[in-house]
Amino acid sequence: MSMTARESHLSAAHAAIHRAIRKIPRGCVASYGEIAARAGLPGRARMVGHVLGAAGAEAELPWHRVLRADGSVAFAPGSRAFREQKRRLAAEGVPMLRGRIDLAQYGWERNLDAALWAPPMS
DNA sequence: GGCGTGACTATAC
DNA sequence: GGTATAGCCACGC
Repeated sequence: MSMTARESHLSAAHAAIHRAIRKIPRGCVASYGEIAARAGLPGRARMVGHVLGAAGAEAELPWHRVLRADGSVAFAPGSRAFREQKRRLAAEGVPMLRGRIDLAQYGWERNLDAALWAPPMS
């Protein structure tokens, strides 16, 4: 089977996105845009969503750790997918408050600030 | 090829 | 907080 240059490029981007998502540590979250950037595709946040949709909920990907840039879940509140994502996050210690995840605290490589701002007292 | 749609985002009011 | 707009791009019709 042959592939056009474009198909090959898309396939590589797809794989890069899968790799970036798999690297999100347990208990952390990352935005679609951040995943795109880490996959070498800055500005292509929509492509991350598209790839995840194509992968499906059964994929062996920590899809629940991918959020919008403001820390909210991309699915409609109350929907099956929304509840499942919230449940999976809670299961690894990531709470959702007012419909959002605190990126300053749980964001991938963005939690250093939180550690400095909220050091254990006494 | 155009056009609408969408698991997006940044900027500007 | 919200709406609008523009950029992004794969996909299906």
